[in-house]
Amino acid sequence: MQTRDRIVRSAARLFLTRSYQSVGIADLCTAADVRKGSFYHFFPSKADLAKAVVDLHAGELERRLAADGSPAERLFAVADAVTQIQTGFEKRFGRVVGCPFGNLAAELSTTDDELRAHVAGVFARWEARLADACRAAADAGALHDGVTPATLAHMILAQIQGLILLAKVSGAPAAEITAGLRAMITTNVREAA
Amino acid sequence: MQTRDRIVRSAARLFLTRSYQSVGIADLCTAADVRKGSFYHFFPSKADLAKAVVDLHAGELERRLAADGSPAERLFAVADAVTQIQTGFEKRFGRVVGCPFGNLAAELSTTDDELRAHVAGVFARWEARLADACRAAADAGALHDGVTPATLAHMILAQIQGLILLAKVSGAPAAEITAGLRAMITTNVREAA
DNA sequence: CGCACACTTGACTGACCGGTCAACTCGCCG
DNA sequence: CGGCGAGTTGACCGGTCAGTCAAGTGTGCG
Repeated sequence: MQTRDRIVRSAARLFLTRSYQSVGIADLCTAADVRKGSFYHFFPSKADLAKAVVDLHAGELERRLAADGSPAERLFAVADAVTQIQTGFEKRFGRVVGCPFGNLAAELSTTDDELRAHVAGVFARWEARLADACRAAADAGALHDGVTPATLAHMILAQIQGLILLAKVSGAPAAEITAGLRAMITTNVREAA
Repeated sequence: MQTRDRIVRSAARLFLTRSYQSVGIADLCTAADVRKGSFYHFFPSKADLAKAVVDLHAGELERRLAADGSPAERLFAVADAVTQIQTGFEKRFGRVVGCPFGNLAAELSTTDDELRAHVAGVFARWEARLADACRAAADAGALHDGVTPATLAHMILAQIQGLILLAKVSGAPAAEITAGLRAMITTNVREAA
């Protein structure tokens, strides 16, 4: 069962450093040291591999999103998780390569509806988790008036995606993502963590 | 000179409804009713066409970003411009198809450095223009403390990109972009427009 | 008239695409 | 021992990809 794992991990790397469409099955197989027939023994299609890659990243994110501390701290913990993941990518690949979900969402949501829905599901769960923290913060009176927890969660997720995209296209360091994200949360939460 | 224009406009439509990589030169030529040889008479490569498409959208955005009114109004005018463009796309294509710049940035900035730089330039000019409005708002005392005009401009641009991406992947209506963007600006500016 | 040149045409190239397949290896289980 | 099935292999498929090219067409200008 390690072959399948090798394929998924190689694919995750290649999809990040290049893109889904620019990487062929042959590239994938070379990178994972696997022959084409073996690839298709584990995955019915390239799109199914992409789903597996999404699930891999989703698991990784889930693991880093362990929630504890005060409501405000829980919000900043999300920023920290994103920071860790993005600086990790920056170290491995030498530059900001984008969000694993956002990249695939932007590239494929118009051409592959199944994959679009799959990524949308990951985003929905992420946003729901954020909304929980926002609701807790609101109950603790840590939020300014006029913004509901649900819209704040949506705004934070959008900010994460936007900051990562801008850093990726401009070649900015991952630290810029961290700074922008913390600034954004700070303006919406009363106490700093 | 109308042939070239027809190619660029058809390409703009196809790149939005599908994606850059999923559209072949043959598709482009069919859509523009042009033969392949003619295409290569006007564009040395597919990537050069993409640059022309970016410039077309950039001109369109520039035109809708005409600045007047109070500093706070100028910020909300950016939100309105984005709204108009995105709802226009939604009417034409039946769904949110993403930001013309963000889509290409996400898809190609890892594989085509020239195109990446081209799109980054558009973003930089857009952000500079936003920063102008933010600085004017700061001078008028309309901004809360603790956030510099430059970082606010960056945050707004990131919010635009993130909201559009999330709407695109989740199949949400363009109105959600408008709402989120206005909410974000409202929390950072004292007076509403 | 005749040339020059912007533009058009459609056939063509070679590489690469995602995906298929029959044959093979090998360890486990009856 | 027999054989079954998970996993592997490399040759192979039709189609599509971006890009090329030689031969046109039509228009304006000297």
